[in-house]
Amino acid sequence: MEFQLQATDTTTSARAGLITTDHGVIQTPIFMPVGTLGSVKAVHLHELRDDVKAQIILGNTYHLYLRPGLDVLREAGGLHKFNGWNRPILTDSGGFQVFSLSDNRKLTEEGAHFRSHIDGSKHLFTPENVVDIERVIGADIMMALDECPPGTSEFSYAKKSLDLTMRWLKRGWDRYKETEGLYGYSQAYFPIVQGCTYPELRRRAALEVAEYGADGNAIGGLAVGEPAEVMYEMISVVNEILPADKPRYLMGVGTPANILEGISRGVDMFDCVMPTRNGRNGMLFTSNGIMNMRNKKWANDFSPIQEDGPSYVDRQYTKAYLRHLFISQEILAMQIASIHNLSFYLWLVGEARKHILAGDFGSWKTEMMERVTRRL
RNA sequence: GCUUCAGUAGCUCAGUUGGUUAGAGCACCUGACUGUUAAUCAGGGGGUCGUUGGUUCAAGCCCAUCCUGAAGCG
Repeated sequence: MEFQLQATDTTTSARAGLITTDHGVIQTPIFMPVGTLGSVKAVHLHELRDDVKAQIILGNTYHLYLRPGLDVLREAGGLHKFNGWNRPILTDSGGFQVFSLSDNRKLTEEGAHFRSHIDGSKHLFTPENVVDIERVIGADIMMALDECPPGTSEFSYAKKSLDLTMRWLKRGWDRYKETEGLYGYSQAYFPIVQGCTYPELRRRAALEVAEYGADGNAIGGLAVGEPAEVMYEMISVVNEILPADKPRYLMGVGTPANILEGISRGVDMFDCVMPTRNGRNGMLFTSNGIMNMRNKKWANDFSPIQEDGPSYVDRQYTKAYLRHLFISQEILAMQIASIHNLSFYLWLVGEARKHILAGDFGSWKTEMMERVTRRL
């Protein structure tokens, strides 16, 4: 994997670049749709490719390991072959699931002991076997196993947690270096900066992470309960240290406004369930603001979802019709909303990229921030 | 005409030996959702308990009356 930095904005820290993988080139800044179980919920491959214009999608180690399991994935020839997506894939390590499924987990030096949410069976994720699993899945970008502590964690716990994540990183990195991909293409391995909301921990983590010289670096443990301003500060602190010639990935973020703020602070990659999950629940993000499509005010609004929107669904379907589909619990409602939201997210980062390259990102971002945070 | 049964939220229905401010599901309205256990979750509005009268400290519940509907018998 290679990263080419093409431009840095003059008034902000925003960057434009190209990530080259064996499954194709990714233009940054980029948003990556989440496909936990190997599918972006409610969106067909051709829609993802031709309408949403996704360049890379996510899969999740935890979920894919439990279902369909490694035997099936190995026999399929990896996730690309299994689900038919022949562009880049990134796999999250399961670190976030260890956090979010906290009822059934136990962390030790060795790794994360947990019970399957499907059948209650016992499992152990170690930094090493997660690399092995991600090799079987065949992601172009593999994430290190980390601990993602709550945003409200005390300093003492945050430090202890970070120390563990850093020791796990060393072990995961060593396994990564002594193994290679199963399917003939290369796989990158991204370390993750933790440290909760404590600048000194974040700085230390960023310095340690930078030492590895990985193909890219991630910022985790944000947007987990802390105020947005605190998240932005942490991003700034970390990005001052992470190498400029490698892509930076802000994990799990976020709203359109979060993404614009992240880009302006030097983040290159984002992922979030919000456009798909909130879309399935009736929320639409547009360049004119946020709409709850179940609201009565759309019942007689026969204007297009978004007249100047980037996707054909924006012009093809009216607000009144989409509301009707949601109220009637028609599957099509979730499909339309998911395609729209993902198209908008990809449009947003694409526009950001254009304006970074054109040199007027700062003023464009100020205007967009006002627009995307409106409630319609 | 007679007998029996039924009538409680927009709909379908709970409602104890009579005892606080009559509930549920669905529907309706609104909100939440950030490396997906989520087509999920939470909140809100909405009632002359068919009518009128009676018994009682107290009636959705007991008694009478009328209205409406269903079934059965003539």
